[in-house]
Amino acid sequence: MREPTFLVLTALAGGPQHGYAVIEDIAGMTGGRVRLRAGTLYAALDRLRAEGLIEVDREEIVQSRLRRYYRLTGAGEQSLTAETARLRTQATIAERRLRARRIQLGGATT
Amino acid sequence: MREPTFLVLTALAGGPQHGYAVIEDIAGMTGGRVRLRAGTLYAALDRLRAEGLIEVDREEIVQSRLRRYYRLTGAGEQSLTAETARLRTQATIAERRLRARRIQLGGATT
DNA sequence: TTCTCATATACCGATCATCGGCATATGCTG
DNA sequence: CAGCATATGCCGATGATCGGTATATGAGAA
Repeated sequence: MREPTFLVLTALAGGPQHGYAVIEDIAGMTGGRVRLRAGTLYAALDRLRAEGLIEVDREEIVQSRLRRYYRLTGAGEQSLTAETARLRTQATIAERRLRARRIQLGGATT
Repeated sequence: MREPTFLVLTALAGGPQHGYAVIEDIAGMTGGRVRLRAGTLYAALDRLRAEGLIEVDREEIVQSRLRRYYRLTGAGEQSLTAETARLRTQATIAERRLRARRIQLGGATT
């Protein structure tokens, strides 16, 4: 799973949101580092829906503009949980090696 | 950064290794889940070298077979450190949301 | 009024990392 | 001698993401 996809699932884990709100949520979540392109977001939404990880929650018309809300499915929650565990495991392995390396090499840089 | 790339850097954080050893190391590290294809590995090695994140450490001939060892550069170490922090941060955010969600929804599944 | 920006969804071509397969070569083991 | 592990490397296909564009409305600025 790529980063944008993971972030979309994370955004929806907090509760149903419509597309544009997901973009904003992710931007906030990442301190502005990640601002998904519309193409990326809606393609991801379609794909995740086809995979059964998210589904349409409801549709609203606000100021004559459509808002389509999405929510995480059970499968989506499981998938996000597994992916999160994977991220944490890999971070831990990398940190252990980096720490060991610093002890070995000291402050030396190539 | 994609997962295979991250894992290559992690492998080299433990010390210089040649390509094939990196594949084995990553397979072990991920409990067999990730076994990089040769094409992926050598392409990644070339790319990371071009980006200055790794460099050739030395070359050996073992049983008339070439072994090219790679090592992490200072830039590579920095990059891996930053990426690891990012992973950890995102895992934390996702976990917080998943936890809050479980409290909200209880055991309900869609 | 008119322009720009934020909101909101959606499509499109281009890019590029990865996948999967193949080629090549050697040495060990059954 | 066949098959497997070791070892590097190329190649075409796939697919997620990027960047841009289109469409539409309302709000606020010029």
